[in-house]
Amino acid sequence: MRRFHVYDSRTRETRVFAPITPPRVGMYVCGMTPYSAAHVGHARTMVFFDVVARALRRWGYRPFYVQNVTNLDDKVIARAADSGDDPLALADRQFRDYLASMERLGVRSVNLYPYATDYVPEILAQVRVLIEKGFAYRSDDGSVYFEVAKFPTYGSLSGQRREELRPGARLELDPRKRAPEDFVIWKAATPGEPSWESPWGPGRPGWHIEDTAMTGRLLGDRYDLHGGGVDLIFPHHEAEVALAESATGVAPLANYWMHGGLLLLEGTKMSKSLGNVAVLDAVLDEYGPMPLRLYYLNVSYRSPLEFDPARSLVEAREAYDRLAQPAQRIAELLERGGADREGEEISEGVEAEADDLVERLDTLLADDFATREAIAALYGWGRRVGELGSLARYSGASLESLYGPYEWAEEVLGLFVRDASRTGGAWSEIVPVLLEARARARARGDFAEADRIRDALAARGIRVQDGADGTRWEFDTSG
RNA sequence: GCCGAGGUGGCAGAAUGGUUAAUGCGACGGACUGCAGAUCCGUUUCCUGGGGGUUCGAUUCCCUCCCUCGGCUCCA
Repeated sequence: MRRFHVYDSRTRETRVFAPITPPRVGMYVCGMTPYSAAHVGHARTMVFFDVVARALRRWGYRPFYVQNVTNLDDKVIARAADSGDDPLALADRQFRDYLASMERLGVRSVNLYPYATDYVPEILAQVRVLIEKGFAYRSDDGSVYFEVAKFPTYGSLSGQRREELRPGARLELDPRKRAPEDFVIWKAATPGEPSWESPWGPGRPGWHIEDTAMTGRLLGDRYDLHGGGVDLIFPHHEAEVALAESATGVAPLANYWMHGGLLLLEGTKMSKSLGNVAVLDAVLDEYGPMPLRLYYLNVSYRSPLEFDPARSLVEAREAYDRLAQPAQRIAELLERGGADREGEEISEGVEAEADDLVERLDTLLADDFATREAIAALYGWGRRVGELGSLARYSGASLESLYGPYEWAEEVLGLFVRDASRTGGAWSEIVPVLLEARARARARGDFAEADRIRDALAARGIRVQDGADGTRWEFDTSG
């Protein structure tokens, strides 16, 4: 297991990562509430934690990555009421769309996506314990609240002091609470809305307790890593700490807390409630997944990132093409000739450089997931490969060495995952035949014929490019 | 008001108590090409919010001020 460091937002310092029971790593990230389409802000967080899980696996850990699905809350209910839908069916549908988007993005590292409503027994059990221990109280209408004053270390995660909070800064005060900072853990049922029976009357779970009930069941009283966007630190994560630690008596709930910076649009947080949203699927349709991943990972994960719909991904696409170019050239040669292809060997010096670079990439990432630096190093490798000139003369073994750093990028960053749709399908049989005919035409100087073939392919969305290593083709995805 | 994260070139954004402050985008020049495109190579010496302090040396460490964003019980 490789040693690495993470910035822990609870202690506000960079710490060596030590799992409770290595090599297992219990990892929990707050997912989105599926009441409408995911936006590129959500995706930033998900791509980042995807890289964390990928890196852990590469480094010999065995992460168990849980991402919760808050499939029932006020917003889901409100949205369902608008469309005359069943709330749980709506959430289920939205969640499936979200999963499909994650699949497109290459986010496949999550082991389990539990639905909150599948954990109602655990939630009820936790509510009961909290009441028994005197941390929670029932109001007259049948709701149950957590009494923050009973938990002395409340605020330790976010650095907030109870007396400095500004109650009602954004939301209406709730008269059923003993104190404004108390929060609901069981909501009394509203007629017509989904509800469950409980000792305190029919109702449904409050938001914060869903997570602690799920993590208690799935990851234990104490686990390794909790992640999410910085906007969740307070109150949500603070509430999780209060609930879990007072219910179990075990602290800390999570040994490391990682919070990703937000994506900003026109200087403010991208959020569905504000309506300033770039929908993930639309962006994926226009630019494809790789430029988006590169765009996210090109920044330190904790910094705010400004999203400019007109520019950010246009730039990222250029940058991605430049990064991927050497990798594509090598991969295509290997595909054609296989690993056994004959040819010149690269010098031992270059081979050693490739190996050293892979080691360095791991080292860079082990410093609080410095993806930006790793990417900068990959650009450097692209220049190195470029200096070698035409790659067609090298052996399969040499090409595989040159590909090493890119293989790392595929595995850990999820970049350059070769996309069969770019050169696949029935066209992969036909195009090479046509290009061979075109090559013959060019060789005999019949450029009119050569251009006719190229134009005909272009008319079908296939871009043909002549280069030092021969002629390449791919579907034109530039829109 | 309180808590937290940020402020670096034309733009996006790294890093370090010390020679030319990474990388990318853009721009400019060149190579390659039948042409086109893509790619590659080179150049882009004038960039670290303001003010103090520590130091031989500060973008980095300390103090202070200013600005931006997030949170203060809906939020990735």
